Amino acid sequence: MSLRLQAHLGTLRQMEILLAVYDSGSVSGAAETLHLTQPTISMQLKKLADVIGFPLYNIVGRKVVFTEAGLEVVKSATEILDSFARLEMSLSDMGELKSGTLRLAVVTTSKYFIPHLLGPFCERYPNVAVQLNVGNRQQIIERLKQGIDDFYVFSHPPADLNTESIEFFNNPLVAIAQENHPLVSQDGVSLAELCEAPFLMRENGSGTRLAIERFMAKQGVKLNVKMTIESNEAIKHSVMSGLGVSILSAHTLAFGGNTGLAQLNVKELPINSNWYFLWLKSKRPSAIAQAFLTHVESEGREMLLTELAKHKL
Amino acid sequence: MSLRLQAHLGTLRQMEILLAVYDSGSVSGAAETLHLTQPTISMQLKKLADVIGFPLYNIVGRKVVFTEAGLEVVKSATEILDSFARLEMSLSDMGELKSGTLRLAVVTTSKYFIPHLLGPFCERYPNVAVQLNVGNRQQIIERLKQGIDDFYVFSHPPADLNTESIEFFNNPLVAIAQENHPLVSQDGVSLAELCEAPFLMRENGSGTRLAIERFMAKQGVKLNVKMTIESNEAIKHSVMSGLGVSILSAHTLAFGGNTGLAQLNVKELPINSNWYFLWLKSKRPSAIAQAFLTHVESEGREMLLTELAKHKL
DNA sequence: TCCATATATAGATTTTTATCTATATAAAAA
DNA sequence: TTTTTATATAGATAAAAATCTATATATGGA
Repeated sequence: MSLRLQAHLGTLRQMEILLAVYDSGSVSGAAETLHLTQPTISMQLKKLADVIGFPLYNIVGRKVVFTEAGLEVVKSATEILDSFARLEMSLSDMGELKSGTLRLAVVTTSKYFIPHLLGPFCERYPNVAVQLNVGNRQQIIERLKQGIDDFYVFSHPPADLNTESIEFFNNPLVAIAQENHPLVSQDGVSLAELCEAPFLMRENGSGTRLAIERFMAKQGVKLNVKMTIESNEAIKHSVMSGLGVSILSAHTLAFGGNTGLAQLNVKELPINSNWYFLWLKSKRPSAIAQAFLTHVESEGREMLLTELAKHKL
Repeated sequence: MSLRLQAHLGTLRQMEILLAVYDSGSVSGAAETLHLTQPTISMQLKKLADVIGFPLYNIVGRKVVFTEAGLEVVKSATEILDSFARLEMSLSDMGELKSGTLRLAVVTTSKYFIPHLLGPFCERYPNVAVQLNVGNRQQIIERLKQGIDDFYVFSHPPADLNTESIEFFNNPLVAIAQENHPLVSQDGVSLAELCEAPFLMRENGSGTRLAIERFMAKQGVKLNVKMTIESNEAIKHSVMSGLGVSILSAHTLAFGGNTGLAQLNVKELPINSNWYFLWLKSKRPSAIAQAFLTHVESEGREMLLTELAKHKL
């Protein structure tokens, strides 16, 4: 590490000049290609030779003959300027969205619709890689705090962080039961009836649970929680097998399959919540992130709603 | 090529600073390791970001989170500073003669003794490579003009070039004949007798021929040149087989074998000439070249004379 | 030998770089 | 909320880099 304190010999300009002399085979030739005067070249290379500690070349007759040390420096200079050239290319590709990565972190429930949003985006920007991270609300908040990703998708964004967000679209939470459950055939189900049935709840930290708890508290009722289950899929299968009823995002059913399940016609439901796209105020969005946000707000939202209509319960 | 006109983004110092931030994970941490103030770091990286065209990092909470562009620059900066580190090592090795090449160009005749000089040198500097070029006088002069090698060995250096030289040691030219040639048994051979015998001469441009011709012109006699032969070895074998007599460097016999040959006892001979080590005044000697010259002038000459005594005809 | 060509040196000047101090701002921790 | 910690910004300055013009020097060729 300490080597890096003064880890260079000469300046980049001197490297450029050296290569020009090497390429043209003469000092004045280099001066011409670089649009400089001849003494400038001589002077700069003399300075370079000083810090290198060896002469870089000799003038023999009228030709420039490089010393062994000079050739070593030429080799390094080539490597170095090549490295810059590569960097310039990578950066230019990034600017034109010809390369780069979009990083998303989404809560579990949203994994049902996010892929439908990403599909068209990837088609439009074929050279952009997408890294999708799925976790529960708590895990995604952790990533958000650490500023790892470009965007975060929540239904219930944390309030205490310095973020910006857009409301993406409605995330109705509906009550479900096994398709031949007695409540299903009922014309209208009251909240009280729902509360009597054994209820399958998401784990602590889940956004869905948060929404359900707030809603029930507001309504002044209490659910009969029988089990806590960490996944929407597992809840769906448990409901199918008659273990109990539950409340889930309608999208879980629309995009994730719903055979053997039926929605309950509860007057107070669905619970209205929303999907949000969130990002840190302090993190300036990359070009790719901006492109994605634009995509989401224009085509993305529309396409998804169309898609959703097809899968309507 | 034209890319090289302005082929760099940022300065080397900025690269160093960027890596310090990357390594320490914070701006002020980098300031500490580099013994700078914190604003210096912020400012330099801001400038770097300006020429790069993208932000290099975001501050999230208290941590520095690099952007994709920032990571690209870190990658290049690492490559570049590594390249400098390698260069520094190569140069340091050269300075300590731990690496490098000694380039010699010698005329054909000297190839008999030069290896005996190089042997001990290579032993002493085991990491120095030696490149030995053997050619006739004209070819070696050509290389000298082009400044290709560190040293040149001649018996008859060209006078018109701007060179420096040291007289290395005596190069006596002696007359030889087949061992049962009538002149061999003779007590003393006159120049006239030598001139009558069929003479095998080196080709035009040979230093040996030059010396012989000058000598004979000075003595006012003319040789009976029967054949021109381009190699000392071929002349020796021709003399052995009785084709004629010749005049050769005694070293050709001492180091190159002399079975079947005998030296003629000519009063006016040997022709006295010398071996010279030559180099271009305009070409500053490399560290290796200096070491070689020192070696030659001290041990080298002595060792060779000792060696020569062992092989005495 | 003289001329043309190529390079080096000297001295001056303009930019750019590198760095500082003082201060503002933002976020985490107490 | 206040304090502490970390970073950014502004303005100033010293050092160095980059470049020029004018001139000296060395070499090859006419």
